[in-house]
Amino acid sequence: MSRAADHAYAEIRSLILSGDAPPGAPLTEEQMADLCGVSRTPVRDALRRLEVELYVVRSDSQRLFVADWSREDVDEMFTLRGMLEAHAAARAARRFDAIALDALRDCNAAIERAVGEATPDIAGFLDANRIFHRIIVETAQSPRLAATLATLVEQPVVRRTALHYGREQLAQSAQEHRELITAFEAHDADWAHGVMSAHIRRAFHAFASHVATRASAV
Amino acid sequence: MSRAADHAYAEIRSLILSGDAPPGAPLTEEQMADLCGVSRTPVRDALRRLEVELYVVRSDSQRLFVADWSREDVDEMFTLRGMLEAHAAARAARRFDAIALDALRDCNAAIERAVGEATPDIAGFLDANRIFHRIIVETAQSPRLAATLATLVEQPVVRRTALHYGREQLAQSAQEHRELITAFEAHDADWAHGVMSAHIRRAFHAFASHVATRASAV
DNA sequence: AGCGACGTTATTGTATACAAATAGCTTGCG
DNA sequence: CGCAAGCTATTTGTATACAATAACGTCGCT
Repeated sequence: MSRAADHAYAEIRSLILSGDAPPGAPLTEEQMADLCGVSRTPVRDALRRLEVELYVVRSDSQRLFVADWSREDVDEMFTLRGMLEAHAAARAARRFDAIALDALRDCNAAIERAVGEATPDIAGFLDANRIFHRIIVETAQSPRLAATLATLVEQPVVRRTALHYGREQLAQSAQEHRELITAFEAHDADWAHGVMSAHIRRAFHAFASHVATRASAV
Repeated sequence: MSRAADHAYAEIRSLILSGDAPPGAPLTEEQMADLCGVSRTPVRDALRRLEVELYVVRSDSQRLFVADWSREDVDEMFTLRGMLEAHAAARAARRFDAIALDALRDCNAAIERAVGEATPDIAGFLDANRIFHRIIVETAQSPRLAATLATLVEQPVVRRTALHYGREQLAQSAQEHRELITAFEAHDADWAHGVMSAHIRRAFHAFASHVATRASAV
């Protein structure tokens, strides 16, 4: 895509993900333009994209703010993601060939490596995990499904979730990935559907209990 | 929203829906700007929105074209819509109150009226049908779900589908709507889920058989 | 002191000019 | 005659200036 608009998108997105622009913070086009060193035009494009992806929300009079997710919002997102990604897994199970399976196994090996180290490499886990899920969605060969899943803001929530994973949760996740691979090897759509559905639900529970812990600690 | 951008959006959208801009036709910003009597800036916004809603597709070098749906694409859209809207119906079943139910019954009365006439009022049916489904999605109280469903391009395909409905298909649709209302009155989420799922699948089959008929006729 | 109208200021919407990139054609070479 | 390289024209990307609109604070009135 375009150079400046992409740069602005990445810049603003990382601003949000890093927490420098906390939920509820106003985002004016001019500030963002100054920050990114480009004019308002590409910034507008970037903000539109971030709006579609629900990183930012628009007030009734067109002002933009960093999105704030309530507990219900997160619940919703994980529910939708679980539904759609389980469907993707089922479709993918019927379509996996040797090449895609190899890629998936490689990716899983990277995940196990990241988790297996003395101090788990969370960033490495996240990257490999994202690729793992992406391979499955791509294998499902359903552009609309892929697009819908992509706009479901997985990233922000997923990151915040796994950032607080303990060793046993990482191991559990890896275990589920292994079972998914087995289901794919067997081309068993129902099996893959069930495992993926449980996989996402477990991630949500890990997130929810983490939030509950923090809430009670405060 | 903004005046000019909204106008451009509506104009280009109707251009696509009417068929004046057939699938595959290139849409240049300048032509659209001339057509709508505004500058390229609001046209860009409008085209971005239409792109998200899959009315237009972007080539690898940023040129935009009217989207063309293959048989698989339509299959995909109906599958996703069925999954999501059945979920919405289940959620809505737990949340329907007297007021929303009344609105739904009123809407259904309008549908029956449109279908019951000597010559079925397809346009009236479509409008009322859209409201019927909208009430359900709104009652589900899930903004993300609503947004996801909205971007699933229901309208173009739905319109083209029902335009060729025969009297018995319209009656069948109305029958399913009545059953949905009964399920909602009983707050039976599973029932609502099943009926809605079947309802969408039936719409898809009607569409698919229509296409098959036309294809064999040609 | 509370409340409302007004003016100021900040922010977004739109238009236009220009730069960059891309596709398509033309021309020259093998 | 086919193909490739380069040029031209078309199209999109970006910057900037200006217009419209909405938020906010101020001043005056009751």
